Amino acid sequence: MEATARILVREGFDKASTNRIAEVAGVSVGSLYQYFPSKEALVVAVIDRHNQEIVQVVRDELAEAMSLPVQKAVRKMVAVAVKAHRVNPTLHRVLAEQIPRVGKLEDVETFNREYYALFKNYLDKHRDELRVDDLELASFVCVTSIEALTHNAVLHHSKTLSSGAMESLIEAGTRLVVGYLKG
Amino acid sequence: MEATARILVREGFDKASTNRIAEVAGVSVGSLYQYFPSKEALVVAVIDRHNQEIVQVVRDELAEAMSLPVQKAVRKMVAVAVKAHRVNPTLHRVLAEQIPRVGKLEDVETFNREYYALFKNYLDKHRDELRVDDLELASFVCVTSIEALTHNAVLHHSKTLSSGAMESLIEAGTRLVVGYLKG
Amino acid sequence: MEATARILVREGFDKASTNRIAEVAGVSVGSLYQYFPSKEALVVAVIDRHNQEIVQVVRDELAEAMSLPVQKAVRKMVAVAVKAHRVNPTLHRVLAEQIPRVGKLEDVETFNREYYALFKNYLDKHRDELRVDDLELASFVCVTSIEALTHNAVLHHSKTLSSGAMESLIEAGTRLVVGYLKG
Amino acid sequence: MEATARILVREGFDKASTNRIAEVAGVSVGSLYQYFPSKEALVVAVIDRHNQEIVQVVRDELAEAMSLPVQKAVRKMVAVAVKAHRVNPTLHRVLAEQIPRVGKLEDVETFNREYYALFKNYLDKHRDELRVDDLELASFVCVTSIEALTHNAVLHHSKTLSSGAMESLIEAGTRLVVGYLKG
DNA sequence: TATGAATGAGTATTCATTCAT
DNA sequence: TATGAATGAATACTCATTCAT
Repeated sequence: MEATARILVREGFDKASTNRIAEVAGVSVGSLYQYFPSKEALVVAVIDRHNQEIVQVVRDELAEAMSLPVQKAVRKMVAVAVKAHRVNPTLHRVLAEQIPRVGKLEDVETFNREYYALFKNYLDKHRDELRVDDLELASFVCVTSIEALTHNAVLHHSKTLSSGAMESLIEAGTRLVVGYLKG
Repeated sequence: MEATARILVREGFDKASTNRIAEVAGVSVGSLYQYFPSKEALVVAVIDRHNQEIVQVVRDELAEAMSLPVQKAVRKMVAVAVKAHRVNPTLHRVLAEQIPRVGKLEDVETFNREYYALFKNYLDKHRDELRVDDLELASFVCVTSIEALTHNAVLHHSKTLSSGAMESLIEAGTRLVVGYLKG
Repeated sequence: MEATARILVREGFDKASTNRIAEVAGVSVGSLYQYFPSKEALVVAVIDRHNQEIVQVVRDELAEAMSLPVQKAVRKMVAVAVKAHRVNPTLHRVLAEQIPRVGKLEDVETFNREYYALFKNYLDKHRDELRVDDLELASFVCVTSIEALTHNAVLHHSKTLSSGAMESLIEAGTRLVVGYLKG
Repeated sequence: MEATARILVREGFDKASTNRIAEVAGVSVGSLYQYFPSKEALVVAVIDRHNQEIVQVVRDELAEAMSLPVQKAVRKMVAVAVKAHRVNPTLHRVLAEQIPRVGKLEDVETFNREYYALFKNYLDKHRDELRVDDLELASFVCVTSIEALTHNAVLHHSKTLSSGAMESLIEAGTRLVVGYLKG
């Protein structure tokens, strides 16, 4: 998995043949197939692991956010999303752009699912302070926006993004979401 | 191009070999290569055509939006984005998810670019009515959000989405963006 | 044929596809096939024409040589061979090295045949002055040597070959052959 | 390599596709590419092997010739050249005539190079007995002649060539070269 | 007579997967 | 359990040739 991730990052999906992966991993192709039934499974594992890494990194902060007032909570959640995308941006990008979502890859679990559940949970708890009634819809709107904002910012505009600009982005994202939630 | 699009939609990218495309198109592979220098070029053409179709469909409405007051303009823009994603949702999805962004496909022009320019232009014209100063950032935030919202809604939740739900989505998207811009 | 020769010289046999030839010739592939039944026939025609050009250039001089005494005759014949290889050395080289001798190309008539006949004829006429009895063999030995010498010199050592060096080569070739013939 | 050589000899270069080679070799195409990076490399290997075989066969005799007096040395060298061309005449011919000298094949090492070096070395050692001063030129003249003579004789006139005729050829070649060197 | 779009068999090469050792 | 040579279906692409216009 380590080798696969490294190749994906450094050489791209094209170069990630099973033989190359085995070579970089320092094992034989045969061994690869002893632990992963197919290349697809291996890629899925890499994706899962990447998602796990992200979750590991942000879980505590996200939990922390649950008890904060809306403004602060949202800001934290946006900040956490940025942090998540910064765990391994290049891998994240390759995973998102170069790997054809075909077969089992089609429905690969993403970080978003957990993020979404937590967010909805938060809205539920703070229902009184908010001006939204369809929590499902509201979660979808907020999580989708935050994810898209941070994804695009980190993966496609990283050159343009000083830490100051990143601060502005977090600010803007927070305003976007809070404005929506509190009306 | 028609055959390619059809295969992409019905069988997915990995079935779209040049021989299969030719077969479905009812021509020989040779003929394919008389009109497209490579498979990549063919795919690019399909993407471009899809984008053209979208632009065709929404251009007038988008132009119309330019002269509307903020609330109405944003609503129209969100509605237009939904419409755009409904032109050929399955193809749109395959294009977005299954085609590896490698080589010339990496920078394939998307509908978003034009959309973004128009949006920024609108913000510039209505600067007085808005509470944003960094138009670049504001455009990024709004366009990214609208695009993500409609993309996910149409392409991943289409089953859940009655026309009523779609109306709610437009409403929500509008509130999100207007709140941000005027909030 | 002109176009074919030009492509062979400038771009090599690899690039000499019938379409490219037609394009350079300013006609359609269809027309090509109105005058030549196959690509092979076209190449044969080019080879034949090249041989004709060579013969044209050297025929008179060769005829002239027939009446000269051995030493002078041989020198002339060597000189003529050099001249022959200089008619269009690059084409000559491509013809010799890049075109696979397959099919009808296998037995393509070369300049050598006529050269050989003339040489043998000369030997026959000057039989008395010579110390060879098998004229067939003698012709073979002389013509083969002269041809190989000039071919290699002109086509592979042309950089090393000043006109002075070429003079030396002619001198050497002459000495080689005369020595053999007169013992 | 064995399969490639066999196909070249029996069916010619244009039948020597990688798939056919693999088939004849009794392995899969994939295996072919485990040992040779490209078809070109495979052909180069076949050529090299053929050259090695030739060298193997004649090296000792050539070494032996070095210490012989001119007349005997030259005769041995001519005889050796004939022997060399008889190692695998058909393959030799296909290699020489059917394989387009393009790419890495352009400069494929031939037996001639070593032969040339040895010959020049001999001339240098026996300089006193000879009437040539430019050893470079003399070597070129002699080696080229011997090579051409034997090549043409063995590869194009093999039907005409009884062993008696071959003896005559060696005799003639020897006389040609010795006459030139001692002339 | 000229055209050139259409053809499709054929090419070299790749790579996920297997299995005897 | 690990190996890596062997596999062969599949791929993108070419090009001599044809034939309806």
